[in-house]
Amino acid sequence: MLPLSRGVIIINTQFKKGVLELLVMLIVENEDRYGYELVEEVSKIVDVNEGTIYPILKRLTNENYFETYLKESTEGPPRKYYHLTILGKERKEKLLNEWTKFNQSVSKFLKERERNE
Amino acid sequence: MLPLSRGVIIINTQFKKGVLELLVMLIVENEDRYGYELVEEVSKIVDVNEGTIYPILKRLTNENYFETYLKESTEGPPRKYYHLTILGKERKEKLLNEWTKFNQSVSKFLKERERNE
DNA sequence: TTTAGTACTTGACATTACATAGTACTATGT
DNA sequence: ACATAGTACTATGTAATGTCAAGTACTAAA
Repeated sequence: MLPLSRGVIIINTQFKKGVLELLVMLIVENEDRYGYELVEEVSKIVDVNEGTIYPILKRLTNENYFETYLKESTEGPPRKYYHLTILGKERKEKLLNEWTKFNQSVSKFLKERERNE
Repeated sequence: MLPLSRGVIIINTQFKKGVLELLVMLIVENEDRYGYELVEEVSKIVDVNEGTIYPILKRLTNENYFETYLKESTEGPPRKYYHLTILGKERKEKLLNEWTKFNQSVSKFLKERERNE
């Protein structure tokens, strides 16, 4: 079990839905990553469980957004690396756009509401 | 069925999880509202379904975050108005804080990522 | 009288995060 | 040699919540 990163927020599970998938793809986009590493990276942003990230990786691989390959490690069992496919990049782009729009829309409402207080 | 508001974004269902509940409570906070009205109001912010809002209202009422009363209408069947309780206000405050933190955390990551492109 | 708009309800379904447990390998300290 | 901690992946059952679809029912206008 990974220890909880300090300063990381524990929030409503529901808020994470869909966003974790996007975060994982954005992290893998820059360079290939293995699962355990991804759990650590995402944990720096949002409090998250191992048992949450691995299923996401499996799902995105099944849907051909990721390709995988194994590499031996000196620090434990072999690591499964994830690589973002062309299809994955499209998916990432789409999700990022949708998240941005959604977020802007909600933020705009929150700001207008603040003004009326 | 309500027609879709113009300019409203259709996004990943998952992004909405939890946020709709917060939006509903924020709208009701200012003044009591009835269900159909809430569907219209939330629809201005995010594309949403009647069958999504009504169950939220029912759930929040069961959990004592809302109190309800009926009022006749000249434009159709009686309207069920929702009023935010003290408990509801606490819940709202908590959710708003969590959403804000979560959002800041994700936004920060997105901005840092942008800088490294 | 038919249609559109208003207003609420409900049940089956899909998606996704979490908890928990299990497998298995390496490195370190005793 | 053995226990322990850290690394790394897999599988399974559960909970929460949004969507779809269908249904009920009232009012007003064509």
